[in-house]
Amino acid sequence: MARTAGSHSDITGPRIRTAALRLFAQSGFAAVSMRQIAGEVGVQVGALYNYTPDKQTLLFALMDEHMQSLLSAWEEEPKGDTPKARLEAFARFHIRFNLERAEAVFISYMELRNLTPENFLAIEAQRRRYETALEEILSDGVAAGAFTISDPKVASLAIIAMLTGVNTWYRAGGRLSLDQVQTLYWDMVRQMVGAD
Amino acid sequence: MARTAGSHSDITGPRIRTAALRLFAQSGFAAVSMRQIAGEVGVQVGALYNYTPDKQTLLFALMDEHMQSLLSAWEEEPKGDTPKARLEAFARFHIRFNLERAEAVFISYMELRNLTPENFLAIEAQRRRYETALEEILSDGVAAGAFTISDPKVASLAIIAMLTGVNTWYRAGGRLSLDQVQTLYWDMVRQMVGAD
DNA sequence: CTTTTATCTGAACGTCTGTTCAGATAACCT
DNA sequence: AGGTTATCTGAACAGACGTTCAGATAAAAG
Repeated sequence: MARTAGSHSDITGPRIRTAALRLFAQSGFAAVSMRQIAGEVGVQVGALYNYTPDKQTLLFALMDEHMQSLLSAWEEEPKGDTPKARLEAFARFHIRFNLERAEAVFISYMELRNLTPENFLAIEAQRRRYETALEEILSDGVAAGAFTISDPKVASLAIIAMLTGVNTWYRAGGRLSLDQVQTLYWDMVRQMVGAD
Repeated sequence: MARTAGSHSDITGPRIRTAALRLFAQSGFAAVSMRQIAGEVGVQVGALYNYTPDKQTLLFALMDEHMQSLLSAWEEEPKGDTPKARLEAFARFHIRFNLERAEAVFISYMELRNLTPENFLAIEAQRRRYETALEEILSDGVAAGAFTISDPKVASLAIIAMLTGVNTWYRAGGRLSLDQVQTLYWDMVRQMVGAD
């Protein structure tokens, strides 16, 4: 047999990425076989290699796609005009965006060690750009006398770790709504940086 | 050939656990083979099965050992007599202990999905005990009027995520000493909970 | 309608996987 | 010194792994 009815690269391509994302997040990159991914898509293994040169590149593509959409989504996010407003926007954005893409967030953090050195550097550079965006908000706030923090660099890492932690426990339909969680965390961040 | 000169279970056992810890942390549970572990110890694969019934149990043993030593180390840690003092002790303890055992911390978080359901529950229960210890400090502080936080449960998760995040960037010999990092984070936690 | 091209199958490849076990030998016990 | 036991080797098992590729066929192009 050969090409199947209704086979299209613009359909199979996304389905492969979706299946890989789900499986990698669930079981880990190394524990997922190409045959499993193919099975989820409903295709034979060999077909995957029309869409990726190898397994490792497939992983990188997922991470890269995620980091790029994170960065561009933040750039398009409406920002406040004071450091405090910008910090609130960042906190709320980070929680919402990460909860919407929990699988990609999980993978982009957990599977870094499965990247080749150059691919690792590419992802890390994007992550640093995002961290720097927060660090600049904090530095601006300190310069303007709005925040009282002694080390904006460390504070930015602390805030991001704290906000990303929501992903480990939040479940839709639980005790708290997304908006309640965002408000709770913004309150904590606000107090932490000493904003009024 | 057979038993080698100087072979002892009280030597090989710990060496297997140490090697497994290092390799699992470096490459991930699924990516590490029993032969790799054996090679690191300087022994043939079959010998490992004198020390663990299977690979999965070896992983669980490492995690369980880590969680138990975390819990008992915290119990033996000198506590303050006020909520604020106890919170400071917790923050400093958490950072120090986690940095001292970075590999075990990493594994105990990353490899949860490679555990069998019952082993997963066992580790999760220990983690929850630890989280509850912090939550109680926060609740006590709120009751005593020392802290201003609206949700101690969420705040405990936020603080732990924030403190654990130190492991992702701190390197001994870098810009900041351990003590400086502990002080920086304690300042942030203190402001976050609204302690004076 | 015919030709070209994109897409997929099915089978194969060499290698690696976790685990088992009979046999060998060092270490311990009496 | 001799017997027992704990520890390790070396080989084997069946199955899974990532990747390749010739051949088949649906879809697109002319």
